[in-house]
Amino acid sequence: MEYVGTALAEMTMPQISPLGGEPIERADAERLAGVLKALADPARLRLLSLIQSAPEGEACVCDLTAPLGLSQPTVSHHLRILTEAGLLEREKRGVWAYYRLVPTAIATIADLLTPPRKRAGKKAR
Amino acid sequence: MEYVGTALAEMTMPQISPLGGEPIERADAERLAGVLKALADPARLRLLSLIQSAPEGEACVCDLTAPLGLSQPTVSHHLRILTEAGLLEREKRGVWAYYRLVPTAIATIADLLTPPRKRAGKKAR
DNA sequence: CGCCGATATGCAGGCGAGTCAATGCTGCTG
DNA sequence: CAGCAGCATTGACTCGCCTGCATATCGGCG
Repeated sequence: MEYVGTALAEMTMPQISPLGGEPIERADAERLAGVLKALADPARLRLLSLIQSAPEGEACVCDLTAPLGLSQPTVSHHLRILTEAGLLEREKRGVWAYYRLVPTAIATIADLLTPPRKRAGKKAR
Repeated sequence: MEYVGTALAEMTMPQISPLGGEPIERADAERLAGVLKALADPARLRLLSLIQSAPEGEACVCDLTAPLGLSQPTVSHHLRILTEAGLLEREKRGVWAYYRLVPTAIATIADLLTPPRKRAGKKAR
């Protein structure tokens, strides 16, 4: 697998079935797994955490390599994966590339995992 | 790999810092990544979904191989990973092994991903 | 008691993922 | 304009993971 692309966007739009209702389709499972795979890495989790807790909610690569203890190319690589998964957005200002969290991206994933307890009326099993 | 063990249990108890607060530690990131890694697989997501939507909320291996289109050893392997991650529990009745979801396991993960319960105020911006 | 069915485990092959060094690219800056 | 700093990309290496085949284990049945 490679092109996670805007996986989250494609996932959020067509109302991918969450883990709570009927058995999910193979395609939905693969999409959800793709986004989760982007999350399921210690370095990337720390990146998200670092960026989220940064002064303006944003950070550039040069601020992230040191706390992670990883090389700059590796950090760029992880940021790319997170961005393609729809979890981060990139803004280039001058020489620096600032990354920030996509507002509700992670919350969306959390909702997909949580059984439909408050979303009544949709699919009463 | 480095067996996740009862990762979720160890994670739930010591109140692992979720993705919303301060930068998370390396150890926390690895534990959370471990559980997410167990989730980040299409076959395992479908397994969870199938078991959850089964008649009694439980299913044995023989019921799961067909819908997944995977061999029995492979399904057993995935079930093992999910169980060791703390997402499934196994009960052997006679010749069959019945698997069911650990009640609040997935919800716990969702909570760890969602910003701290202090969603009322602002978000340090 | 021996056979059969349901699972679990060992082993191996193939592929994808994480990491770094080297390199290319772009926009400041002197 | 030349040089440099910040990032992205490429290539290569290693390692972990998914999968299936073969086999071991365990419980029930005839």
